Amino acid sequence: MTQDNFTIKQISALFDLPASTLRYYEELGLLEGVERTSSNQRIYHQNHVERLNAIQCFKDAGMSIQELVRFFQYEKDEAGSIDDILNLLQTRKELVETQLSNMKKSYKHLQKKIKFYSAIKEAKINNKPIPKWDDYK
Amino acid sequence: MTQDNFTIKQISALFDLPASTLRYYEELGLLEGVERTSSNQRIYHQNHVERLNAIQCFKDAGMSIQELVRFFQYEKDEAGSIDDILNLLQTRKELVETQLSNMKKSYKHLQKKIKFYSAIKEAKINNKPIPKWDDYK
DNA sequence: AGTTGACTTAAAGTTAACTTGAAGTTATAT
DNA sequence: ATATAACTTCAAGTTAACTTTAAGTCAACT
Repeated sequence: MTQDNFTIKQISALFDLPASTLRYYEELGLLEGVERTSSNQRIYHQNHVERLNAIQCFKDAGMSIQELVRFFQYEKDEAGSIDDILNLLQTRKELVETQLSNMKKSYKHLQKKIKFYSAIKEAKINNKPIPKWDDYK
Repeated sequence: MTQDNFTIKQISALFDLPASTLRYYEELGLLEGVERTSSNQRIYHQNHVERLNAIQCFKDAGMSIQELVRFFQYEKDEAGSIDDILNLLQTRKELVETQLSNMKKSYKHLQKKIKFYSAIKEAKINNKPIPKWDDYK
């Protein structure tokens, strides 16, 4: 029997999110069916952990909170909206593809800049001629 | 002789940024030495184009405007701050590495979700049993 | 029994990154 | 010459995503 109820503090630690954010997500409808103890404190379950993992993932993919709300609503209306879901996912997938390629480009840019400034540093130390950025582009 | 002066409109089109954003960047110090025509309109040069390319790149790498301002200031103070620059770049490089790996993870998540919902769609059309998400995780 | 600390709500506040508006000047088209 | 379009400044407004505050309840320790 794996543990299946968590306090807000545990969830907060687990996802490195302030408790206020968890309440905020709940208020927006991203976390549903959060139960309470007899003294009104929140109890989270495994399904919330999974939901939060999904949220992290989608956020990393650049989804806005609005979009997330929409997505989980679609998922609940198991009914018709599969095309809506697929549409949203497909669009997001394409966005992530461009983001990935942009980010790889900037990663290379960073690497070049680092090499360039390391070379400058070297040159200064050894009193050698200062390199030119144009040679690193 | 390659063209080397651009109106705000041209730059705006080139980078798909509203003119207001270009003025804003200038106000923040991201774009320096923007000259004016006799009638006070901005003239941009090749160096601004390059700067904006760098800005795009760094922004894709997740740098905030504040950080960009700081970076370009360091770059100007050719003097001592090479360690500061390298530090900033190195930190950013590491951040980009985790972002990249997170984003790749979410990309896979998206792909799985798409497969899953495509399968549901298929199943509905052909009146077959509805697949379970657990089989796709 | 009293204090400390973790929780609760609801509302107001914050921050980043723009964006818009108002009011004025200059440039272009008819 | 006159309308309209493109620029200018400066200040105020917007949006997303939280975050903080105030005021209260409840549980746990000493």
